[in-house]
Amino acid sequence: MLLDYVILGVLAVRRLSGYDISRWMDGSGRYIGYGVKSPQIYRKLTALVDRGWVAFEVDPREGRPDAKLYSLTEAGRQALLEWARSPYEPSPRPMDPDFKLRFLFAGQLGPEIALAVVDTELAYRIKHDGTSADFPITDVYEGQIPELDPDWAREVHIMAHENGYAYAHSYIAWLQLTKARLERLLGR
Amino acid sequence: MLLDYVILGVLAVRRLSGYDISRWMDGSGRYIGYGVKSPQIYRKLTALVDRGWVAFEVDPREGRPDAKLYSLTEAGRQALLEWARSPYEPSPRPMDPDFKLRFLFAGQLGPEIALAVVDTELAYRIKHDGTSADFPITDVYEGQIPELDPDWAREVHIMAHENGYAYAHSYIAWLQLTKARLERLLGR
DNA sequence: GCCCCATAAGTTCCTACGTACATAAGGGCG
DNA sequence: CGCCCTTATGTACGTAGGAACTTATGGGGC
Repeated sequence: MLLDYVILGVLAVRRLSGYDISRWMDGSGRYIGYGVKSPQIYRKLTALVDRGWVAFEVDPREGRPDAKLYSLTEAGRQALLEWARSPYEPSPRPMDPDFKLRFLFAGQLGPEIALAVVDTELAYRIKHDGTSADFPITDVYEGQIPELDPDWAREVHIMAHENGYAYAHSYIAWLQLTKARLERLLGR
Repeated sequence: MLLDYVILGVLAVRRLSGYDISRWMDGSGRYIGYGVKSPQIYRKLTALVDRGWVAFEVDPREGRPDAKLYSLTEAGRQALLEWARSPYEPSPRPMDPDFKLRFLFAGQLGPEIALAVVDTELAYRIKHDGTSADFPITDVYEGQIPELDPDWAREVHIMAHENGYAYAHSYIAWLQLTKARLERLLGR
């Protein structure tokens, strides 16, 4: 479960309330392309408390409802480290949040881990770039509805994929630059 | 529900089996950043048949299990058009598949629709670019776990967001270029 | 000659997640 | 004065969707 380690990851930096985590998701976490809504965060937090990975203490607030400040337990710290060191399997879809989450919350534990994740992702992306078992639906046009002009449909499909390809390439460029930066930092 | 209109959208181009749609998702559809697995596609297809938006006929295959070829009904055609012409509300997260799906499956019905979607998305992205209610968790470091070096953590968070910002900007550039192209095409 | 894998087309089962609502206190606004 | 927004934490309910299995056939490797 990704959300487990997202929560462990943010709590590794500092103690937060459920509401804080929710705000982070809607704020800077927005660019990660991942975000669950507050109910799921509260649910997951109580589940993590039950599992003994996080603990909380009540933080009294003047006038407003008391907040619970969650923090990692020793077991939670272990679980986070174990996940960060476990092999990373890239997702077939390049825009999936898998890599960004892994890079952020495993990578923050040290440059070696960050480099390993970037390396794995880069190798996967280069290997699978363009080599998709393509199934181009616009190649055969059967005139299902009169509103759809086949030439225009093909045009739009090309434009949409242009966008996707552009992203895929700039993404690979970022991975390569980041890899180089991390290697220099580690003296390799 | 997005998947409803994704399926109506692909079926508008031509008749497909559930398996075909699934292959498209894993193939070129992969770059859209959206993809549900086959069980959900079959479930949705039967639901759409129940709602009367799509119909199927059995296509006997030599040796292999027979396929069901799905196509739009008149009601389905209407539903797709209604959706394509309804106002488009961008998602707060720029990497969400909402825009790409809308651009592809509403936009394929005509340049005016495509332009309207691009226009709305561009305005939203320019307005909300950077103006996030930021909640930077790395600003306060509380030393939850000894493995985490606060300076390094901050570095990794910056790198991860660099990636996100870079995407956001190249995305806006693509939107602007596409807008210009569509306007020229429509003689505006 | 056997086994495993890929293609093809689904079904069963479980759960993660979202929508809408509840509570409660304080502050801004019209 | 009443109304909505923010902070903060949830609950209840419904559903979208994923993992694993099923069935059937043809092809490739050993």
